[in-house]
Amino acid sequence: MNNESAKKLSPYHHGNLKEELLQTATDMIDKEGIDSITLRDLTQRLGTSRTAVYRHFASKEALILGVIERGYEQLDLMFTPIFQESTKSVAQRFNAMARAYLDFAIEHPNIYRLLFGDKYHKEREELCDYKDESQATGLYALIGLLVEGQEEGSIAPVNPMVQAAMAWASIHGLASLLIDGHLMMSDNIEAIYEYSIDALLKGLKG
Amino acid sequence: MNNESAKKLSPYHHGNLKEELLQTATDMIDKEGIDSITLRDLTQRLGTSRTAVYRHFASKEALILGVIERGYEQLDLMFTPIFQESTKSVAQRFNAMARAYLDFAIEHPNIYRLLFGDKYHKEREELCDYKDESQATGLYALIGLLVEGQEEGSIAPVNPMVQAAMAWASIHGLASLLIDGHLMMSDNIEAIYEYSIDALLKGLKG
DNA sequence: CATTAAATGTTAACATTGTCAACATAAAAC
DNA sequence: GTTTTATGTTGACAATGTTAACATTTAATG
Repeated sequence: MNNESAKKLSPYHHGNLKEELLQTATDMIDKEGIDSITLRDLTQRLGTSRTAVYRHFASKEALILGVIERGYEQLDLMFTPIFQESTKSVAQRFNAMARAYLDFAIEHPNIYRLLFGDKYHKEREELCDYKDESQATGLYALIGLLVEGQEEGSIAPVNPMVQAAMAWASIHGLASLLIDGHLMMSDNIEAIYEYSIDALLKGLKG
Repeated sequence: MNNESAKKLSPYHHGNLKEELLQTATDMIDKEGIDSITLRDLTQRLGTSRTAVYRHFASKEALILGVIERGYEQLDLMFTPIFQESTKSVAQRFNAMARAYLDFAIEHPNIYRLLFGDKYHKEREELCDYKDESQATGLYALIGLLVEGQEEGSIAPVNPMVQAAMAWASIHGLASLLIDGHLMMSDNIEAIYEYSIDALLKGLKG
């Protein structure tokens, strides 16, 4: 049952090192932050030598880019079902998406900063690259949601990429200020959030 | 005329080291980013030994906190006159403030990240600490502007701190996504900005 | 099966960097 | 003029990412 106990007594070959490097690195970054992780610490926890990393990743940066990729996947996995709940209104789904996004940032600030900060950049499609919004995943599905809103008249007929960028920026700004400690009004976070969503929807409505 | 030429041929005492450390560090961070600056590089440019820093700052972090303090002052200096232009409408001043804020972020992305990122924290008053909004400076003056708007009826009568937080987050999010390379739609930046301001003002109006 | 090649892991060593301790020199105080 | 304080220097150290050279296990090949 337990992966740990199944491990042999440190055989020469680890067996699953790449996967465990990614997993443990993710955990460490999540808990301690991107600047605290060291390859020596990481490999020590996995019982390998410090340079074993280099058999699976070209550099520390490459490993971290792998962690980022995982992070995006996790985020996308969280978003996609929300957008597909077509029984709910556009506004409700928009709200649910924003909430989930903010919750992720608050629960995993270090991962969030890694994904949306400037230090490491994992190339991925940009908002403007979208083509078929019906099958878009993650953040790109936001565009599809806005298009749907435009069709039913609850969202103003404006370039949906511009709208998506604005909405994303708005929630991203809130998330960033919060997790980076620039908004201290702990008691008012909920009020700020609700006011933001409200203002956003008003603004998007036109 | 030229400070550089006025310097003696490396006398034992530098004369103005603390000031020049702050200035040069600011320049270096502005150009190369916070992670590129090293004390050795910094001191070498000033012609002193690597450890001279420690006669003026307790640590590298302390020096950087000094740079941050300068940054805030620079930003405040930029904002205060905008808010005091009482001939212009609240909306116009709000717009001017947002534009100046964004321009600063775009022109000095590395400084901006230093001020509003998570890595270093210079304690300063929070939005919620404001008391007399009429004499607030910098970002805090935003609250005063919103109060003024509420009094004349152009801004909805809602807790102005909540409104300020939302507005700040909105523009901060846009600035962050832009300078961190997560919004690539270079041609649409202006459109996104104008749409954001528009939606923000609509949202604030109520 | 035997041999070779590829994959994976280890140890030793290096350059970079922030920092401290000990010492040197200039300026200020008395 | 002597002492104290402020300021600057050199040498050393620990932490860290990385490379080179070597070891071992697994896979491929005949």
